[in-house]
Amino acid sequence: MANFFDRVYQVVARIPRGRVASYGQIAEMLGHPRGARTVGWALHELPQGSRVPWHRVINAAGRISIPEVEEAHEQRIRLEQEGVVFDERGYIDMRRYQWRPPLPRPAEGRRISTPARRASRASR
DNA sequence: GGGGTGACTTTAT
DNA sequence: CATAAAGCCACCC
Repeated sequence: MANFFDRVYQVVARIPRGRVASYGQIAEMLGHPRGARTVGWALHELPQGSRVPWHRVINAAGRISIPEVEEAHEQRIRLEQEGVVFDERGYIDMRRYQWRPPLPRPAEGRRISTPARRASRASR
């Protein structure tokens, strides 16, 4: 079975251009709600030139969380190239850019009943 | 297998 | 908002 680091890379690889996720969010998706620091460590360990979009992961406050100045700058540049806007204090608007992965398809046979669906059925 | 190590998060001030 | 402190946890000797 893939170790935690590899699973982190798999999830991060799914973040689309122009969206971001927090370390805690990634950890939560992997079933480790308190494993945020480990996610950060996993990304820290990525080899240079990796295809994993590590720059799309930031902290829960909406800021870049890399201590090394040069790498942090590269992360900001990459995000800005994807259209992500930083405010004057270096914050990203998470409500606007946070990645919300599609929910897994409901099990076969189960149908979700919504008001719109009911209305559509009634008018037919 | 115990302990050190963080690209974190939450809470309190 | 900006710290600070405490809790956290997979990995690597």
